[in-house]
Amino acid sequence: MISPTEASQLNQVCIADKFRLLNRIITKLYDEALRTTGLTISQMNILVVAAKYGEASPQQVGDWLQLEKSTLSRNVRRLKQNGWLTIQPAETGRTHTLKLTPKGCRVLQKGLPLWESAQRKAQAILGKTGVEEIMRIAGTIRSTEG
Amino acid sequence: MISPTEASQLNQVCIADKFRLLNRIITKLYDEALRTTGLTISQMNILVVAAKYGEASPQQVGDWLQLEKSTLSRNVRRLKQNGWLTIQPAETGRTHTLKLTPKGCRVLQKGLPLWESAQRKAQAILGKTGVEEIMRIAGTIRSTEG
DNA sequence: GGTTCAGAGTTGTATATACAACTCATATGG
DNA sequence: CCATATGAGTTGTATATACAACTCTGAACC
Repeated sequence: MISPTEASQLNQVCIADKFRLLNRIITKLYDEALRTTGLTISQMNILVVAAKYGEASPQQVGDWLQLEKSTLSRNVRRLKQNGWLTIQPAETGRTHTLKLTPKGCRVLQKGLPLWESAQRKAQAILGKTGVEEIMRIAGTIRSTEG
Repeated sequence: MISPTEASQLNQVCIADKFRLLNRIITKLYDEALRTTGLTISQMNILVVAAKYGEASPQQVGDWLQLEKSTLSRNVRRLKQNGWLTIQPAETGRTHTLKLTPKGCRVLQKGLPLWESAQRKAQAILGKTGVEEIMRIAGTIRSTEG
């Protein structure tokens, strides 16, 4: 049997529980800030990665974000429907090419100050050491592959 | 215009991007470990919170997990469909009562060692300081309300 | 050069999540 | 007591996510 006490202890130490809690809170922070643009933070991140690469394949973006290819496929579809990026079969090979449109660039610019305000709030929640740890841990993930 | 360099810098410092990346990785870790039980880590956390309270209202559970009430409503529906908990109108008031079933208790017990193995892997990814920071930050969230 | 194989992307299906609108029982106020 | 207002939970709709199965094109091999 699992007693209330045991359950409480389990709940106290579960890393996934804490991470998912904070993820909900932080995601909502950014999504609320961006609402007037029609962007979500998930979509903004994809657009920013696309802008970073200039011309990116879905695979490159998916590798960087560690997003399952089917997830990315549908996220890209929505971005395309909004006219924020284009997807074309690449000149060569089996891959495709994502490119930010001017409209996508404009929505990113509109989102920037709103992102900044959410980022400040997130920093306030996590604290200096919290932000440092998150950056450090994410760095270990992204340096061991991409 | 947003240049590739600017986009890269934005991507480097975005807290939501890092948090969501790590959330995907950690959630997958636990979900994979639990797969043979039919539980997800999200579902396990709800069952554990229900077990902690003994008899909980959806509102209590939602407050603790900071889950939107409609989200919790549907998660509870799935848990109920699996026979892991019951939901009944409370004796008094407008609220309802969630209660773990024996079957729910058994699935939790089956999940425990699998959870432990995922928890160890998560600790390895986050490191000692990472785990401490996540626990500290989550503590500030949950102490300022519930 | 034709056959086979691999792999990039899509589609089917399911869970997790949130916002908005709704229901309807119960508090509350007169 | 009745009318009204509140609020707990549900339903409608949309995005985000993943796994499995599929497609179909280009690469690899003989």
